[in-house]
Parts: sequence; C-alpha cells; structure tokens
Amino acid sequence: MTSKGASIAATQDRPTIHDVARRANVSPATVSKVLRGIGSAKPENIARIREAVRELGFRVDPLAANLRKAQRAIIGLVVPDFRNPLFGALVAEFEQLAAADGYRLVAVSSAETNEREEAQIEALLDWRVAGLIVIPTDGALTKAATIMEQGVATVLLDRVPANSPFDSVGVDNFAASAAVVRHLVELGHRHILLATSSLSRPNMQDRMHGAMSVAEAAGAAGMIEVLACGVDLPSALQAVAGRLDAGTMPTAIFTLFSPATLATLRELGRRGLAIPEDLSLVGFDDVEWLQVTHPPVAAVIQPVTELAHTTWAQMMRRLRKEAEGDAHFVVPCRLDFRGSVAPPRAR
Amino acid sequence: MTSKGASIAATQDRPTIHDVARRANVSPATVSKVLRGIGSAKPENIARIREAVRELGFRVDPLAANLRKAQRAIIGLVVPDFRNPLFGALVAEFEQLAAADGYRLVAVSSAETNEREEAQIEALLDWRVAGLIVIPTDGALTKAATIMEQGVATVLLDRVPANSPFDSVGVDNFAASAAVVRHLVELGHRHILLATSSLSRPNMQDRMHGAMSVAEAAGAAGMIEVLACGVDLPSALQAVAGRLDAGTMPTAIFTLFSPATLATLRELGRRGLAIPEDLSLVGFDDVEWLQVTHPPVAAVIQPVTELAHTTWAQMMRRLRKEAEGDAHFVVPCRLDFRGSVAPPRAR
DNA sequence: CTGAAAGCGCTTACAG
DNA sequence: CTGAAAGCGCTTACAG
Repeated sequence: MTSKGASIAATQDRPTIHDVARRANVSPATVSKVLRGIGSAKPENIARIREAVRELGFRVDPLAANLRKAQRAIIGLVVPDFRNPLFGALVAEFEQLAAADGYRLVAVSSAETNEREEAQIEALLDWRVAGLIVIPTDGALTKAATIMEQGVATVLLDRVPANSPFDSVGVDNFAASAAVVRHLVELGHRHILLATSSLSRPNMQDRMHGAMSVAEAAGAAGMIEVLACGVDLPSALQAVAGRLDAGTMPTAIFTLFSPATLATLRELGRRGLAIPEDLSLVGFDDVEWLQVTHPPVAAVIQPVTELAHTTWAQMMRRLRKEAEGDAHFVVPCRLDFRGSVAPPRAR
Repeated sequence: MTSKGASIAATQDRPTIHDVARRANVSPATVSKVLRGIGSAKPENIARIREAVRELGFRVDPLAANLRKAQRAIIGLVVPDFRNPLFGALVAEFEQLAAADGYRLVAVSSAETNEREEAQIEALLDWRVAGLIVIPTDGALTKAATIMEQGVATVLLDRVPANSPFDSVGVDNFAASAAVVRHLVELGHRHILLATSSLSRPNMQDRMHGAMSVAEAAGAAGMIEVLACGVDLPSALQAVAGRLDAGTMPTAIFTLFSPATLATLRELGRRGLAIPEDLSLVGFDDVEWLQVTHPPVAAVIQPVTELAHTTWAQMMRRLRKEAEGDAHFVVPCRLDFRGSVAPPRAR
C-alpha cells in the first residue's frame, strides 16, 4: 500500500540551478554569478538565464547557497517569552530589519529558564548563524563561553549584565526610575512602594537602584519600601495582595515590571482604593491596557523601535568587521505621567 | 590593517564529522550511522566514536544533514502579528511541540498583509520546510496554489476559510458567539451592539453569524446592531467613540476581537458608564487585562493549548503520510461570564 | 559490521 | 566572459 510507485505527488521537485543552466545553455557557475550579480556575462546569456529562471520558477535554496560559507545569512534571536508584548514587538522589528539587510531572522524563546536558553543558543550555533541577539533570562548567560569561543557576533539586549564582554543595548533603567521617584517626591510622597521582580535580572537591579538613589540623596532612604513580587502575574498578585492587607499604606506604588502593574491595578480595584486619590501608581513598561483604566496609568515607556534599530546597527557593524572592542548603548526611556499620579492625600 | 594574517579568531572552526571519523579511526559514514543510531556497529567503535565526539565537542550541522533529503526538519509558522499575545502563546506552544518531535520551528509574521504573507510563505518554501502552519491574514491565502503545487504539508489555523483545500484547525466561533448572545437574551437584553473587525476574516464572519442566528431564531433579528471597528486599536477607538456619542444606547456590547474590547472599556470609562449597571460587556478572546477592571470582563476563551496540539498532531500525521483528504477540526471555546454581565437596568 | 563513492544544491577558486 | 572541478558537511545506496 505504502510503496506505490505512482506516489509522485509527495515529492517536491523544485528546479535546481542545473535545470536553469541546461535550459539556458550555460554552466551552473555562470547562472550562479548572474543571479548574484557578480562578475560579468554576455548580455544574451544573461537574458537567456533570466528567461529560464522565470519559465522554471527557479528560486535559490538559501540554505544550500550558504553551505560553503563559514556562516549562514541567519541571525538568531533569543527572547525570554513570546507572550510578552514587549518582546513580541521586538521580534517584529528585527524581522523587518533582517529582511531589509538580506538576513533571515530565526526567533526562539528561552521560557525564562537558563536551561532552555542554553539549549536554544546551542541549537542556533549549530545552525551556524552569522549573529546572535539575546535578551538574557538573567545576568548569568550561561552559554557565554561557548559563544565567545565560536566568535559569533553577539549583541545583548534589554537585560544587560553589568560587565558584559558582549556588545549590549539597553534602556537607562537607573535614570528612568530615578526620574519617576523624583517626580513622586516632588509631589510630596514620602512612602513609596517599589514592586520588583527577580533581582537576578540586571535591569531590575538598575531600576531599584535608580529609585533608591533619589531617596538616599534626599537623606530619606526609608521612604522606599521594596516588595519582591516574583516574576509572573500569579506571584505578583499574591505579593501585592499580601502587602495591601497588612502594614501602613504607601502613598504611591511604582511597579517595576508589567505583571506587577496588572496585579496592583487588580488588587487596588478589589479593595475599592481609588487612583490617584488614595494612591498614586506608576508602571515600568508601557502596555496598551494601561489606558483602559480611568485615569490612565502613568508609565515608563521603553523606546522599542530605537532599541531594535540600535541593536541591529551594531550587529551589522560587527558582521562587517567595523566594530572593535565591545560597545554598550544606553537609550533613554520616555516618561508619561498620566492621571494616575497626584500629590498624596492630606492626612 | 584589515588583512592581518593573524585574524583567526573570527573563523568558526567547528569540528566536522570527518574530524570525528579520523580521531575514532573509522569512516565518516560509520560516524553518521552511529550518531543516528541506525544500523549496527562494533561496540568498541561506537565507544571510540562517542569519545571523539565528546572530546571534540562535535555537534552535527542540522542544515547540512538535511541537504540530501527532499525536505528539512523544519516547520514554518506564519502568524499575522507577533504583538498579539494570542499568537505569541501559539508560537510558544509550537516551539515546544516541534522540539519534542525533533523539528525546528521557524516563526515569521505577515504583518496582517497579503503581500507579506505571500513573501513569507515563499521564503519558507525556499527553505524547503517539511510543513507549514499558517494563521492566514484573511480568507484569501493568496499563496495557496504554490503550496499545493509543492505538496508541502500544510495546516491552516484560527482564521480558517470556508472551503479550504488544506487541513484546518479553528475554534467553533459560531457556537461560542451564539452562546454569548443567547445568555444575554436570557438575561433580558434586547439591544446588543456587536463590535466586529474586518469581515474578510473568516472567523469574524462566523462570530457574527453565530450572534445573528440567535436573534433570528428569536424572531428579533433587529436586536443585533453591528458596528465595524476596523482591525486595530485606533480604528476601534474611533468607531466605538463615534457610536457611543450618537444613537440609542445598547444594553450590552459584545466585542468580537480584543482591540475592540479595549476600546470599549476605555470609552465606557471615559463617559462614566458603569459595567454592568449601565451596560453589559462580553469580549471574544481572553487576555490578562480583562481582569484588571472591576468587575472583571466576561470573555470567550480560546483553548490555545488545545488548538496548538490539535494542529501539531495533524501536521505529524501528514508528515507520516497517515492522513488522507483534508481534515477540519473545530474545537469549542470556553465561556466565562464574569461580573461584567447582568440583566439590563429596568427602564 | 564498514567504507569508498556519489550526491544534496549551491559557490568558489582556477584555468582558459 | 565561461566552465570543469572541487568543496561546504553531511547522508545514502552499494559493495564488500
């Protein structure tokens, strides 16, 4: 049953460069050159080749074409989670940038674990990607040694470890957080709850330190209260709920990652606490639902497009061997103090 | 400057199967067989090969390994937009499923345009993917002929055209919508606003028809008012705002895609309209922010994991040639009538 | 049980 | 301007 000689349908019989060559009466080498616009060829041959290509519907196999080169025209991208819209937006940006430069993007996710991150990076290296863009799960980046060893162009994005030997691009987390807290302090807030995720993430540390620095400069380090909220929505809900049920109320909450913002909105609403009357709220990362509420929630906005462009530009420089040493780019965030921020209620 | 003979660092010199063979004193063919666990080999040779692999840190080049086969162990996935969390979740699911079956997932996006969709599908076919999973931009799927011609295993997902010649997997949009409207009608609603996106999307048609069918069965087709909301948040905001500013108020709104839900929440809030007192609200697609509000917003929940698993299972059947004809899977949605739904206020 | 040879679809020196 | 040959890193018949 299975071995019917007639089952041809399943076979893809795409034309090869040899088919084109035969039809155009030239050698495969010539076809290859003409198709890549390299060297010169007799006009009539060029014409015949183009015609054969059209008639046959020939398209080069990009993977085979890359086989003789040390690297393929592929850039690997590792994101922690496809579900996060910020990363989704970055994937979309890189996809476009890659296409514009003749590269193919292969995006994979680490599921926020070091093990998957390792495995994914290894798999990408197996593919002989020309470059690697990594949003690390945390500062560890356990595959760093392997990457360095193979000399693959690499740019770290967003969660950039302090002393990375790789090129890196991130936002100015410290400055953005500091600016938020400064604004809150100016409005009169003296008890600010900082909702953080895992401090093993370098960006989280910077955000926290930025906030602290302002309090310390004001000689009132105690005005910042830190609440560790885990890394996802369930843990954030639990942490925020627990905190709101006990202890004195802060006058403002600054959530350093978006699940905490979501958790805070939900728990405040559940308790009938009004924003900004009872409490001011600012969230790191702008997401569309921040404006579902009334008033809309103030946010630290990451410049997604700029992050992607900066990263890609550096990647291209690396691939063209124009870059030396490791470069570290820090781009500023934009702050939008929407209606969720106001002076604390007079007590 | 550039052509220093000493610049070896840039060259990746990964060991090849020949290096392993030499070190283990066997032929490359034998290494290949042992590594794939095919055929049999002398135990001592197996041991020496494994040792050489370990010492050299050899890993097969999966692309080169696939070169002699008609197809590569790659599944291409085309999603309309990486920014949509529903699609993000699907990408994540497929990534895992692919890994479990020894395939590699290459996910690309069509940016909701037919042109990009075409180009992406062609590029994927150039890669000689073994299979293609496509969430079409709309019902057109302009590359259908090419795909069929090449005989690549294909499964359409989510936005499934009515008479697709391909395998397909989608939710029961009709039934889910009908159930929502039935529930609203039972509660006493007689004027329901249906916020739709582009009707060129097959799933959107089904959702609308499902809603209509209930009204018609009740002999009151007029109770459904349809509002076209474009395809994204800005257009939805405009459409919803415009509608709320004029005409008699519906007693319930059923938004058929999530940007419309977001837009509705925002515009209702802006006008100080209370949910569910002034208006009931149900949204198609569950997203985490539906529970930021109080009360939380009722939703039609798509079974993401089940969709992915069903799709993948069919894909594997195709690749194993176990499937004949085209199969169409329809999986039910789950409804969660949260606090945003109540009987209409007595007038 | 094993290896030499040919091949996958291209590109790359190298002659001519 | 062009083509024969070798090669990229593997796998696949085919002998032995």
